[in-house]
Amino acid sequence: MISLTEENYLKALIYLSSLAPGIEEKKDVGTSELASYLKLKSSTVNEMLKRLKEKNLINHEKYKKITLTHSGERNGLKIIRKHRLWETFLFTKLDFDWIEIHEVAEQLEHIKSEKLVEKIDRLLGYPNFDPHGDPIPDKHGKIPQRITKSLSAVNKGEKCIVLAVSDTSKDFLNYLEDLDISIKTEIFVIDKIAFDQSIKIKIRQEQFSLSRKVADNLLVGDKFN
Amino acid sequence: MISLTEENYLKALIYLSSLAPGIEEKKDVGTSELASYLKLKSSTVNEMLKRLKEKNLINHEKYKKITLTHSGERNGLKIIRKHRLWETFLFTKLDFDWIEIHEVAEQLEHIKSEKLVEKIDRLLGYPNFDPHGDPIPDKHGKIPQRITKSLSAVNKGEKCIVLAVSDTSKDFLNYLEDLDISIKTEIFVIDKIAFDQSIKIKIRQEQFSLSRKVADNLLVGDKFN
DNA sequence: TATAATAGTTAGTATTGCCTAACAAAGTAA
DNA sequence: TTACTTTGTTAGGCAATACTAACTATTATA
Ligand SMILES: [Mn+2]
Ligand SMILES: [Mn+2]
Ligand SMILES: [Mn+2]
Ligand SMILES: [Mn+2]
Repeated sequence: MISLTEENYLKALIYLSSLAPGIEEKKDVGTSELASYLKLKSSTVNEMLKRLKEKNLINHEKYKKITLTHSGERNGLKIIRKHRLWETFLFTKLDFDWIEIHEVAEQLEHIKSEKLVEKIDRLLGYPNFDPHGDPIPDKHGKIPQRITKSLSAVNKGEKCIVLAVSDTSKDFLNYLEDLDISIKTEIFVIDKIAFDQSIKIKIRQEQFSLSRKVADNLLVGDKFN
Repeated sequence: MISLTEENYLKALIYLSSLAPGIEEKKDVGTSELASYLKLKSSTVNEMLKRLKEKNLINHEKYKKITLTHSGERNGLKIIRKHRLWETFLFTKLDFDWIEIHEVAEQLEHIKSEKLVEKIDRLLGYPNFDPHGDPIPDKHGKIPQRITKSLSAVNKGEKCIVLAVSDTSKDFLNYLEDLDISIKTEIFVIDKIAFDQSIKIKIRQEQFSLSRKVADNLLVGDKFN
């Protein structure tokens, strides 16, 4: 049995080694890095590493980097799958805000019931991405291809649909909420300003302009699926 | 903050003091009684009682009985409300079996989010009873009147609808599953046998007979609401 | 390469929640 | 009322998870 705390360590290890923004290929993780991400002291993490190794969830030699074993990876992906399915459920079935879902999913991801996960998955129509556009691993741990095209890459005169965000900070999500931009929002690119790389767009007949930073963090595609 | 464990103690105290079968008016609870219900040692319970008292959730004097404070009762009822709402959700929205829902709800009842509870409540149409027929406390802690009429009290020639069960043991629920009897099942009483107090019934054109014990544990009404 | 900075480990402590063993109080019955 | 039984409490321990302080290994830098 993997405890709630252990599950969070596994999830963090997957995040830091392969999911965190800017990571191309798998990267090994250190004790302090993990500690700082989990907002714990490295001594605490060090102790947990021993337990996780004992349980065959990680590989770790004294003073060396941490890697997940197959079992650790599988189990971690299960939690990520649950987290993202619950976020999707909260967003699409219960009308939670984009901003609120993460915190509740952080709790729901630890509910132990294979059947529940599968039923929620089915209820949602086996979605590939969560409301932030993050890919939902399937029950075998396979992860759909992440969306990589940002709004900055869309040409003048073209339209696209918001599929994901690459920044999920409250600040950013709140700003998007203000702009009334969400998943599935259709954006038409009116103009691209060379001077400051901002872009002029139209959403639902309304025109306004977005900074380069915002455009970079909006991931888009041709259609929603 | 009330821990998961503390929440389970509060729920158990409410159950033993007022909800357990056969309890007419509120009854005080003892340490060993609570321990045996929770399958813990009384020394363990004794320690927790100190913590609960410290947190103003129970009243307890050395060697005396335990009673819940107002706060303890309110918090306990909140957990019971969540438990029963989740059971209803699992049963009606996800097609879980009557038998499976309790175990999963035992986990879900501890999810901390007022908003989630209210959204689930709304999604379900503010139900008054869970799938076992147990009353769901409203958000203020008010408990709907429990159903008390059993199938044994239905007269020959009358029909009724199953609203609840007074025994929620796996044995009983499994047996009902076999008989294809569930919440909302319509039962017509063909005859009542004086000899062994069994009753002859008709369900969906099929006739069979039920023992007095089964009939006693099926709670019925005229209509579902 | 020597030294300073960073990263990782160990030792010792706390809290929660659980246990066993020993004991004390309360309740029951001879 | 005394003795037995049941109930409740204390003391002492243990595992999981976290902390601080002190120490060691590795890495970076002068
Ligand atoms: Mn999230
Ligand atoms: Mn979590
Ligand atoms: Mn239940
Ligand atoms: Mn519970």
